[in-house]
Formats: sequence, C-alpha cells, structure tokens
Amino acid sequence: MEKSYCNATLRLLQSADQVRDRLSGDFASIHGLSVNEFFFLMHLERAPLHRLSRVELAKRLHVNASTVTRMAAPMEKLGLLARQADERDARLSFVVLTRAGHQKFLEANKTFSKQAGYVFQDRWQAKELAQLSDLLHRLVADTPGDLSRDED
Amino acid sequence: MEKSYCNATLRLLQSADQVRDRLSGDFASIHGLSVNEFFFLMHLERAPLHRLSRVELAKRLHVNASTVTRMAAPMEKLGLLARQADERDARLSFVVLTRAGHQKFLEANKTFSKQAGYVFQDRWQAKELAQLSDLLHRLVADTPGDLSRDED
DNA sequence: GCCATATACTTGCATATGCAAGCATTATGC
DNA sequence: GCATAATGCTTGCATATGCAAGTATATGGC
Repeated sequence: MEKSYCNATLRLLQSADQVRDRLSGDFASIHGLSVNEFFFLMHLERAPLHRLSRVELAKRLHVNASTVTRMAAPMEKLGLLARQADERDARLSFVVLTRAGHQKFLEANKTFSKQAGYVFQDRWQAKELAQLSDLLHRLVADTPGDLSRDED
Repeated sequence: MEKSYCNATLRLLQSADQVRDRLSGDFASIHGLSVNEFFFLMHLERAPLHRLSRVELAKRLHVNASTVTRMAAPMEKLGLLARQADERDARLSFVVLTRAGHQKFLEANKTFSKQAGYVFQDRWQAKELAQLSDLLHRLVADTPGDLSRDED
C-alpha cells in the first residue's frame, strides 16, 4: 500500500515535469511567455473582475510574493496587466488583466490546448481521460486556485 | 473533447505543484535536500551500478546539463556522490552514488513515503489509487527515467 | 485613541538555473 | 588517415526566485 502511494506520487511528478517541458518550448518561442506567466494570466482570466491581489496570485502559483511582484513588472510594461488600488485597504494593489492581456492569454491558450491534445493523443479513450481527470480533480478540489472547468 | 484534454492537463500540473510544495519543506528541513536533489539520488539508486552519466541525469531530471554539473558538486563534497571515468570514452564522467549517498537516500525516501501517504490519505481507496497510478503510468511509460516500480 | 500585532507589498542579497561558448574526446565521411 | 561533425562536460553570464528585512497600512486589545 505504501509503495502504491509512492508510485502514484512519482508518476504524478514525473509526468507533470514532462508536460511542463513540452509546454515550455512552445510558449517561449511562439508567445514569449514562460509556463508560469501563462498560468499567471490564466488565473486572472478566470478571476472575478479579472483581477487578484498579489498575495492570492502567489498562493495559486506556488511562488513567493516577491516573485509575483517581479513577474508582473515586465507584463505590466507590455500592457498585459494593470495595477489597481483597493478603496478600502490601501495595502492592496490588485493585478488586473487588460484587454491586451486577455488577447494574449487567448492566443497562448490555443497553444496550450494543442499541446494538451498531444499529451494524450490517440492512445487515450475519452473514458480513460475522464477517469484520470476525475482522479486528479480530487487532488486539487479543495484548493482555491483550481483552474479546471466544468465540461460543456 | 478538447476541453477534457485541457482540464486533465491543468489538474495534472496543479496537483504536481501542490505535491512538490509539500515535499519541498520536509526535504529541506529534515534532510537538507531539495526535491530535485532527492530525485537526483533516486535516479542513481535505481541505475545499474548506481551510476549515470551527467547527460543522462540531465534528461531524467529535465534540467540542463550544466545544472547537473553544479548540483553534483556540493553533494560530492559531502561524500554522497563520487566521480568515475569511463575506460573507453574519456569524455564521460559518471556520477556514482556512494554508500553514504545511499544511506542519505534511504532516509529521505522515508520522508517521501510519508508525504506520499499524506497526499492520498484516508479519502482514497486502494482501487482508485491503483487506477490513478495506472493512468499516470501511461504518461511516463515510454521514458527511460521512469522511477516507479513494480508492486510486490 | 494608542500600542502591539498582523497583513500586503517591495527590495537587497544569495542561490539556482538556462543558454551559449569553449574545451576535450570520439565518431563519421571521404 | 584526416577533416568535419557530434558528444560530454564545464564555465561565464544573464535571468529567475526564495528569504529576510523594510515600509506602509490595517486590525485588535485595552
């Protein structure tokens, strides 16, 4: 039983590394984004008002708050993001997705979809895929930053 | 169908990030290892003669060859690894796991097992776990660096 | 209302890592 | 055999990121 835990965990981490690698190349060459920058945009795209605090983003991306600050800077310069203060709490400065940022995300998301397709390709039946998706969902279900969406 | 691909991929990446985070803290505080250093040792532990070339390690860890060089240096100083030349090919310099390195791995592997257990904890039945493990196996099956092992 | 604590963010510094160039060695084409 | 290409490794440099400290603001105890 313990070995089963270990195997599943090892396979989870190894397959994720592999997928991340695949994505990395395309995102960089086609869109000039890192994988994390893509997820940065995705979290915003799916947030109410297309905005989140830096601390919230840090939690969701599993990075330090300072990393969010520094990741945001260049994308802000490119006009993909904007900064927005909170009226009630002057400490807060939201990161907002601009229209250009939204466009950028949509383009990059096409690449993501394509690569996600390659990962499973022919060999996978819809049923198996759904099974895997369900099981993985249980691992992220309780987190606030779950990016997966309901099926149509 | 395309959405299913995306959801599964998103969940795969997000759950892996979460697990990696959990491991990171314990490895650092208890064993003074990073997650990648742990996998570094694990690949060696499971390799024939407990040794691998740097290039091979780089592929398996999904990092640049230069990173392997630099990761190995401090572990070599600690006596966890040793360097071994190839008689036929003078370019090759294997990284070998020493006895101390093997010990270190075994200790860290206990932590890994424990954390892997926490990931699935009570909520998972053996059957579901086996299912997930099988499905994930299909994603890493064709790679040379698969760390998962046959069940007893 | 005031002080202690907590929170959100930023910045300095140390470390980690990828890329490209360089070096040594081996393999290949002829 | 020799020139060219390929391979394995290392090093310089630029970038990325975590940690700890600093600043500003907010909250809670009294």
